[in-house]
Amino acid sequence: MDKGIEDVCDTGLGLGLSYKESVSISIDQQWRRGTPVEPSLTLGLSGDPFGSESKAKQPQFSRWKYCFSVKRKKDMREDEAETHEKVLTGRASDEEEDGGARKKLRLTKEQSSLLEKSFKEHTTLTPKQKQALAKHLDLRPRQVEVWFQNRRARTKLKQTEVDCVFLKKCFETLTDENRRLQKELQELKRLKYFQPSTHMKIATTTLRMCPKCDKTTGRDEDGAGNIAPSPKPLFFNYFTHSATC
DNA sequence: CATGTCAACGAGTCGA
DNA sequence: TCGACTCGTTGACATG
Repeated sequence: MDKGIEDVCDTGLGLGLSYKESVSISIDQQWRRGTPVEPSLTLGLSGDPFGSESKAKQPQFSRWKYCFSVKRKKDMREDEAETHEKVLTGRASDEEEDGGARKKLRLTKEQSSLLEKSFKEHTTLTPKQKQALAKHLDLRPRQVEVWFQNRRARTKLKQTEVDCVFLKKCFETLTDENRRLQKELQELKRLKYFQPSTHMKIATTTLRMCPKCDKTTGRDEDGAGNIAPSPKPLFFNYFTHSATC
């Protein structure tokens, strides 16, 4: 996504929506883009440079990790495909959580589609449903739970984007309308300036004047000359001629 | 559970 | 063609 939603939503409506670039941009991505994130060149460290439990809090090492990720992928293709396959299916992920780099599970198409189908039916799961789904998909309940959490969050995010676009359109429409009405008001004021006597005599609430033929109409008077409130709307479109003529 | 973030990964681009 | 790199997606985790 090239545009942050704050760009899209610069409507002045005070929506107060903030949106980090494409949900989130990892530090290594920012680093690669030239954003001033200090890369640490602690390449001399071997194995797990920051300890198993602190790895998530050490983004400055991401570049280091990235540099090796390419090789890792390549190596994996050659001789670790089998191991990786286990990770991909999620079946080996329990054993993988022993302090190494966080493994990326990739759900199979079948797993994804079933999760999606389930999500369409209910966006939250009861413990029973979670268990059943996990068993059926050969995943851990925790994975199913996380998947649903992420899915809800991302659905909401997308909906927010849609709402934002809609509100922006509303704002533009209202701005146009406001501008048009202001213009109309100016015209009416100008008109009033040139014909003060007419307006002084007749209550403005009952006056209908056609600006084209310059006649006032629509005075609802009873027989005694009393002015009755007009049942019609006060405002008419100056530019499209009065309906009273 | 919502939210923010990290990071693995795949796909696409580009220059050598 | 290949490696380096960018970018978007998404599984996983931390926190309130």
